[in-house]
Amino acid sequence: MLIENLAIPDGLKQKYIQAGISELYPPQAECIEKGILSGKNMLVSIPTASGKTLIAEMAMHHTIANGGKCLYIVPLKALASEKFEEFGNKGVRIGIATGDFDRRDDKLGRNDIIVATSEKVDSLLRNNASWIADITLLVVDEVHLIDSQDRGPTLEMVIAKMRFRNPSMQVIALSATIGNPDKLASWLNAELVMSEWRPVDLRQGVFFKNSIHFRSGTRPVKVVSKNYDDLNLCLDTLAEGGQCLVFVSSRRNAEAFAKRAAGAIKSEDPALAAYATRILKNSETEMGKSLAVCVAKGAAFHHAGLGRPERAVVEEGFRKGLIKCISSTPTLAAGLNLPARRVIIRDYHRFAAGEGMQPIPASEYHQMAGRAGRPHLDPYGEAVLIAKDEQLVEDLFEWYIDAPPEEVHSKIATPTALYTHILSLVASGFAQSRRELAAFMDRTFYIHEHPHGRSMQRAVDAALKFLVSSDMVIEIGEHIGSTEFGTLVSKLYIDPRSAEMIVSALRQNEIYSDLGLIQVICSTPDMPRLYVRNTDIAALSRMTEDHTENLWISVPQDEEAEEDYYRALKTAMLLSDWTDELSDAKICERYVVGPGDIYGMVESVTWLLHASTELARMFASAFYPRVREYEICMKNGTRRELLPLIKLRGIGRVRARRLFNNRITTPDEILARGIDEITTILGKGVAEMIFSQLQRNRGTKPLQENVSHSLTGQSTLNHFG
DNA sequence: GGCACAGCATTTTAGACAGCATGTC
DNA sequence: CTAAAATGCTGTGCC
Repeated sequence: MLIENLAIPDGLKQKYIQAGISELYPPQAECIEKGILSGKNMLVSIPTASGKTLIAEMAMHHTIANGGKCLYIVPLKALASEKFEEFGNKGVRIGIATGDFDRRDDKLGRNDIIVATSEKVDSLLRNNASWIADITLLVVDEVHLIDSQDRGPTLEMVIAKMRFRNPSMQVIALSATIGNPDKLASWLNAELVMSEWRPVDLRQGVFFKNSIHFRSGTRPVKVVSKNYDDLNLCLDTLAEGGQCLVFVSSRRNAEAFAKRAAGAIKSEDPALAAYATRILKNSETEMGKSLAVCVAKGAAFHHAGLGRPERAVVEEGFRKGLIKCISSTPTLAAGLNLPARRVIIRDYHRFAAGEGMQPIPASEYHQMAGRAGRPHLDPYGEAVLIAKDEQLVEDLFEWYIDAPPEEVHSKIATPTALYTHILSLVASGFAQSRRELAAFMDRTFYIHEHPHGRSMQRAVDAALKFLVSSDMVIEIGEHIGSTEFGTLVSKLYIDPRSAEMIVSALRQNEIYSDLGLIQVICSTPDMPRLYVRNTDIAALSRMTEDHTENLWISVPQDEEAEEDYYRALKTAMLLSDWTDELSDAKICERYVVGPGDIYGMVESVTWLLHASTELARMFASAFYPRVREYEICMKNGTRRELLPLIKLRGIGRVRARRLFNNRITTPDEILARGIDEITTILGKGVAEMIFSQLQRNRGTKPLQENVSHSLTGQSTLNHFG
């Protein structure tokens, strides 16, 4: 089927033809035949990189040409940016909505396509974004993630909510190949398009005794290193002019492999040296140093410990072909699209808490294997597993390469998943009674899968019970409504259990303590926690003894709860070091983490501190100013004494500290010292910017924060009737 | 005394969404 | 209370 003959806007056609796309891939053609351009709902279940995005894009442009508006849901922020770029420059207006980027509501609504993460869409629904009602086409990328334990329920609820709000809206769901696509399709009332077709041939094999065994034959691999099969496999592709992606089970493994590969590759491109300096300039951590050494020689590792700048360098270097090989934890499997000719799935075991090393599911193998082969650039893609003995060769074929695709099942019917979603349904007006709640849940994939099951009802009841007992939901006769507390929790987008923990801590403690507050926040289900090592225990228990005054939670009697306690405490200590202005490098060293981990922790805790500020406003107004201050300190990584300076634009933790060390503690004192002295401290450009800012603001008195004293815990009915 | 290394014991172990209001070094 | 693999530790053998 030719692009030329399609019922899509001419502008888009031209763009495609300019880009060298003149004919549709077979699965894409099937979508057209089955009516994707005439408003039919559709589930497209095809392999990675076989043209899903293009299908969605055509449908979106078709919709826009007819006066419609599209919402494109993705699972990751990085993917949102990627799609935002991809959809841009084609004559329609694109908006992006994630926790990082967020143009104001009304502005966002002016776009033709809005790309957003599922959680962001849920949040927008909770905050009643007006433009949601205008959406006529919903695209859900990676729908199979409905099966995911932690984030699947949100995706499922968002789809159900969107369809409830906009009943005539078209839904296009894009999925990897799955075992039960018909079930998912019938839930979505959608036509099903499924195919195994790929634009680049994918050869999948198992390495054993110096050769790769494919179903169709064997390919020998030159032995360069005596001890390392993985390295030989990698160098084999490089010798052919390809690039290589190696998936391993831990960060340490990723770093170790990159070092080995770097030693063997030894590229000497000046551009690589420039990348290395870029990394070093950005982080003085051990991790940064070893990454720089690897990158300089043409290899790199990739995991969540890397900060944004490091990631950007690695991704750019690989895309440009300068970095020949990346060893990675699953970060690269699910995230960015960084294809390589050969993908080595070196470790198919991964640690799972409480279960030991577990083989990864076949779906994950396929996701990694799908990264093999760059369309138009590689003649083929290769995905290679490594077997340790002869028997495993056949086993690995059976477990992974020939494994049937896994089925997708709803994970929604557990009370813990439902607390937040039931609250949101009540708080944003989807249901005002138990009957309406049940009627809404009937629209979920779970009920579609289990029409006569009872566990949904039980889970809903359990969730309601919790919400009522914690004063977030009120039941009067037939009616169910959210309290002011409940409405706030729903809009803040935190887990009701977290809200409950924070509120009771704020009310129980007479004396405010930063450390106590973050300790509670770090114990919350919304907060990621550090692992506790054996050697940490001593320092942690000393911490507990030294700070009994300031801590808000004491060591649990229950031995099983002890590990969780220490994990939360260790995380709180890291964050406390952060607000104590310890350098990144010091923190990374002390807690054995990477810069990316610090940013992740800070990001999460800042979000929860913001929620705590709002909760303090409602329930513990005496603490409100302190919590608010601490929120700002956390965001900037500074002590309280720098607060007056940090308010200025262009002043962060480093510059503020520099001023403070020169005995300048407020904006007024900056003015008093005069521009020349500030120039000697911060440099000319910065000093000028600060002074023009201060002169602008002169006369306008800083606004007094408005603290409501009226509410001290009594929950009042808000949404009712 | 000091080093190399085998063999056994101990330790560690992936990722990433959300609020709000605009700019870090 | 799971288990692979890296790391740490001890003891032996050898110069």
